[in-house]
Amino acid sequence: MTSEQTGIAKTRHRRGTAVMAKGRKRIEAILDAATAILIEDGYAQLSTRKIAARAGVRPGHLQYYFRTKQDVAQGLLERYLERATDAAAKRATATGGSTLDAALDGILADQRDGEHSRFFWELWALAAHDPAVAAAMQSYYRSYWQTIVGSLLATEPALGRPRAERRAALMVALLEGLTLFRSRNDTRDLPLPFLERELRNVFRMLATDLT
Amino acid sequence: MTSEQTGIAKTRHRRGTAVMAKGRKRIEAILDAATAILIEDGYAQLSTRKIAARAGVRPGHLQYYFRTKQDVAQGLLERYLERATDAAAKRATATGGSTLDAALDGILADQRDGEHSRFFWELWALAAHDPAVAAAMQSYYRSYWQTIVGSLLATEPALGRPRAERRAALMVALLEGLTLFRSRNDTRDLPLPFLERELRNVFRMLATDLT
DNA sequence: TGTACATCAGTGAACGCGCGTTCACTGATGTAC
DNA sequence: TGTACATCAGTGAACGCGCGTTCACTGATGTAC
Repeated sequence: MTSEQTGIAKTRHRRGTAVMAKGRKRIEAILDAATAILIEDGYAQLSTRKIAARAGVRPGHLQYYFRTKQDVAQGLLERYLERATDAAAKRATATGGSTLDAALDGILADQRDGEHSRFFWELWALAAHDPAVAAAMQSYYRSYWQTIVGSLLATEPALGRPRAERRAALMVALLEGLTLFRSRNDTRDLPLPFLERELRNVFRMLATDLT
Repeated sequence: MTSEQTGIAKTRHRRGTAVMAKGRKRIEAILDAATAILIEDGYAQLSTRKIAARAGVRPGHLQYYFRTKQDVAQGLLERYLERATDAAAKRATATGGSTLDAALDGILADQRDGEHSRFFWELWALAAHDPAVAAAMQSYYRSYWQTIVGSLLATEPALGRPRAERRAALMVALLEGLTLFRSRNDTRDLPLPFLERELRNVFRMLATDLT
């Protein structure tokens, strides 16, 4: 959420940190609640009243922190994507081996938890109808994609940037597409043995010149 | 839709074809309207009253054909997936060259139109929260996937079924993931030149033994 | 330390609205004889 | 062909509900002097 959209933000500079602590906690609690409902029940079930109840706040009080439902949605979207980007960046740097392998490990772990996938499925659907969500998603994927382009060029400069960009796009598509067949906690689709190994083979090929 | 769910169905056997024609047209019109709203505005905006208005029917009359909103949703889902499966089967058989190449052509054409992708993005999100949708999707993708497994084994028997199944799964994932970066009619993500050629290269590799 | 005041945090009732669905009803069409 | 009846198709009003948001208000906390 951009701070300008909360009632709290307009007076932020006048307040000491002690005062702000409570408000910040409330904001986090509200975004936590909204995120949980979005993941568990989907966007169609997301209502300000449910968010308020789950966050331990009265309906009327929600408007004190977020003027409209859309502000809450934007807030949770920005917070989530920001955290996801940060986590990815941390994974990419804090590793000893190949950055691409390390990134892949992290991404596959994310996919396994399920919540992450559910969140993104909601976003894909929302982005089709809401330009603001579409813009946020586009910038998220652009950064995701460019990170992979960087890794590819670092390990195999012979690829050249145009080809590395295409290969990276296919990698992102492959990973996102795979979420559809993983991590359903009820009926696991495609529990194919060695699928992950096959995926790593494909990635190795995509990271190689081959000419 | 399974016919048992419409008011019309209970008496179907008593009616001649002339009588049924009107009812069937209404049902099609209702499903058309609901599908269009789902694609244009998303599931959260889908309401019985909007469906009725778009189909040229009074709100109360909708219940004559579909008892509940859920019946409409199930009806349009089954109709859409059935048509998609039929179209894919037609493509797979009515071709001269490689079945895999022909299927790929058709799939990429579908992705370009946009509506198809939007519909599926909605379904991915819905399937996460609705077991009935999840089941329909699972059977759809299973058939999609098995068709590709068949093509792979036909052109390269050396792969063996387990490996062909893994390769086919990666192909489906890659294709579905690619929809995320194509066919947004406003801001085209990733308009990479030659991306489609690169994709075909990857498919060729995935269809080869390589050992 | 005490008082006056401003701002922050939170409450509870109320609003108008679109929703999904029901229901009693009317008109149109087909069927039996 | 005409009449009686059954079923199909369609209407319009009404219901109770959850929704997003507003508003006047109260209590809590911080700040200035």
